[in-house]
This record gives sequence, C-alpha cells and structure tokens, in this order.
Amino acid sequence: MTDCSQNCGGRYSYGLAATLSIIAGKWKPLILYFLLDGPKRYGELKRNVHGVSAKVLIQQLKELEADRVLARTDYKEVPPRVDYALTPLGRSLADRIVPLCTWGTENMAEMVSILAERDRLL
Amino acid sequence: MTDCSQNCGGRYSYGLAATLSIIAGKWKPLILYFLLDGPKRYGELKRNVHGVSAKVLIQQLKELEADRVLARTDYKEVPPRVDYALTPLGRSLADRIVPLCTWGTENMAEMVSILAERDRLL
DNA sequence: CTGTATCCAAAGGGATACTG
DNA sequence: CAGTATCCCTTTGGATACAG
Repeated sequence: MTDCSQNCGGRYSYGLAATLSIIAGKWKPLILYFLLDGPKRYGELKRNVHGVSAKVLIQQLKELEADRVLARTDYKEVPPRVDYALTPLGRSLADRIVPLCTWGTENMAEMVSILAERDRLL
Repeated sequence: MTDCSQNCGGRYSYGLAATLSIIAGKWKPLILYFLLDGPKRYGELKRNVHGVSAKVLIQQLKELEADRVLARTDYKEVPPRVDYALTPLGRSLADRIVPLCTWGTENMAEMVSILAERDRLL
C-alpha cells in the first residue's frame, strides 16, 4: 500500500493508510502490544503470541525492524541470546494500539456474542 | 481468530485479539474511519476508499454489518439508494482507530522514508 | 536458543462481465 | 445505483525438518 491517497470526505486518511501498511500482518499488533511490557526474547514472543509459527514470527519481526518500529539486540552469547524492543517510534505506535485492546475488553460480552454468531453461521 | 487466548506478560490481550478479528480485512479500518464523517452510500464508499473493488467492498460491508458495527439502510427507491452508518458500537470502535490515523499523519515524514526504503529493497 | 529452508494450503482479494 | 457471479491469482501464513 505505497499508494496512500485515501481521502475520506474531507478527512484525509493518508495517515491511516500509512499506519495500516506498518501494522498489516496477522501478528504484528499483538507483537507491538506485547513489547510494551519491555524487551522480549525470541522465545518469549514465541510462547506468548499464541499460535504464531517460528517462521512467521521471525518474518514479522524482521519487517517491523526494517520499518524502524523495533530494534533487535544480539548479545553474541552461546547459547544465542537476542531480544527485541520497541524503538521510540514503535512505542508511540504501540501506545495507539492500546485503545484497540481496551475497546475489545470493554465490549467483551458483545465480542463473545459476535464471534459466537459468526461461528454459528458456518 | 476465535481463540482469543493471548496473554502478554501480565497484560491480557484477549481484547486486542477480539478487536483485530473485527477489523481484519484490507479495507475495514478505512471504511470505519470514513463513516465517522456520517452515513455514506455505497457509491460514495466505492469512490472514496481508493483501490477497493466492488466485490470486496460489499463483502467487507456485509461482514461489518454482521459484526454489528455498522447498519445498512435500504430506502427502497428506484434507482436504488442505500446507506451505511456506524452503530453506537461501531462508532466507539472507529473512535479508537482515529489515533492510528493521527499517528501516521504525525509521523508522515518518517512514513514516507520507511515506505521508500521498502520499495528500494524490492 | 535462535533462527533457516522448503514445501504447501488456503484465504483473501482483484478483474471482468452481468443483473434488478 | 447497488449490487452479483465467476474465475483466477497472489499473498500470507502454517508444518516440518534442519542448522549454527
């Protein structure tokens, strides 16, 4: 989505399109949110972001790193130890994701109902 | 993502997983954001959400409707006139999306640089 | 422990043409 | 105007095995 020419009735959503191009990816918002808790090692991410595979995790981490929202630190130890942390830019982004989590939590009853209805229709 | 068992180091992200399951879809956040401007007709959405195809637009609208975040009104006229509006639930969700747009706008210079770098690597 | 490499399946999305 | 229907293709992500 390099084309950010989104115009929403006077509201310009260039910014939204740009943001979406960064957090697009099944696990990226969860990763960013998790890292608000502090730097985490690869294994910690793997265990806590339930369902993600090794391949996809490392892939999304690399993309987030390339997009400058997180930084990878290799401690050059044996056995290997690396961790991933939010950059200042990444932290400011993750802060904007928190309201999404809050919304889901606040409306959990409705969410459960919606997801149940979705399953029912299958 | 019916499995919302996401646990982020003490931070529970059930809520985030739930929210993501609602806004997952290439154009959904843009649609929700656009509708903050007020109810819109199908054609308006089609013209303003740049790049979306007729098929995918109607598909995502139906899903958002089924998920109770927007309501469709058919005015039973000829030629046909229908519009889509945020429900109260949908409005509260769209409100949480605004910060994402703001973030992209605030960091637009960085965004441009990041997207340019991404293209360069192709 | 932190990844890589390979192969594969499915979902999601897009183009085009058509309808009430 | 507001969709539908069909076909097709790319992207995304998942499983498994292996490596430094």
